[in-house]
Amino acid sequence: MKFESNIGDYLKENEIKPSFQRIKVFEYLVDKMNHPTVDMIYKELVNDIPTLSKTTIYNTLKLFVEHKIVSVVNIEDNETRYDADVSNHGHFKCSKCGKLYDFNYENSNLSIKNLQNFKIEKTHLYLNGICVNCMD
Amino acid sequence: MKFESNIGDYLKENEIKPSFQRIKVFEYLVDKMNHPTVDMIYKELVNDIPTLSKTTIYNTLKLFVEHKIVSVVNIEDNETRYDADVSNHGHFKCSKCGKLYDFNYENSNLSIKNLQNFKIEKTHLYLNGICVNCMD
DNA sequence: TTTCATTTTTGTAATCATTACAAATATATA
DNA sequence: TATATATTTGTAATGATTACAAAAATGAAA
Repeated sequence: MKFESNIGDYLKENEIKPSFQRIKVFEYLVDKMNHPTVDMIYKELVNDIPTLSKTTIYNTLKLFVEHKIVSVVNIEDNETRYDADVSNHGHFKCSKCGKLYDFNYENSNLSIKNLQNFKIEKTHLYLNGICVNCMD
Repeated sequence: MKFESNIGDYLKENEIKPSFQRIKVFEYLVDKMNHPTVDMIYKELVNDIPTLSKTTIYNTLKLFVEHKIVSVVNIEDNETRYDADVSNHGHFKCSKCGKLYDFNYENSNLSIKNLQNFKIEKTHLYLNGICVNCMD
């Protein structure tokens, strides 16, 4: 956990003023590593910050995404999830237990056929199936 | 367009009773090839079928997806899109013109590192960027 | 064809995630 | 301290989707 000691500084480096709420939200993402929904973050943090508003979570995550220190995970239709790991990696969702797994893959091996001269800025690779723990 | 002449038969082959509405929805998907939203389909078809309900579009698409003759495209957070092409292919969305492009890629050489013994059932590859027509 | 059961469609209301917006609070600066 | 700016909060609005029950269509049996 490279951020653990100084999330405030990390936010500053990325031109985000480190308010108490912002630090808490980022801390949650880094500590849990669970690709949470807005609701999961809110339910947890409202224990620490009784006046917390869900709008703040939305605002904060929007800001983090704009500053590219958080990425959006849209593996399911209905729920947007968030990830403090912005390096190139994919997501696997187990249809039995519902758990989300990270995995690494080589972008260069995708060998995309028919997008000559397109400028690719973002890549999202989502897999669904059965995870090793749910296999009988 | 391999379905053009007999969408009814194609639905039957896939154990779906070919009602008028179902045929029209599938016809739309095949003819347009535009990865439409529910709203796009509804707005077009309500011209032919004045009594059409948006719930019918939702029901019909859900049925098509369950019977695997239509796939879901979730490249944008807010809008679910649908595709009558269920073969393995990816989707590119241009952030300038908003157009969706299909592309082919090789699933086999993804060389995924850390999902040993996972059963992969679905793959979604989404790219964002600038399409060739929007490049200056 | 008529009757009855089943399937499909329709319309309305409910749900749920997200956004808009303005007031309240906190922070930074002069 | 006074003032401007940024952030947070709470409520209301939006918009996609789902739930649900009534209406309509379809199919089978008599």
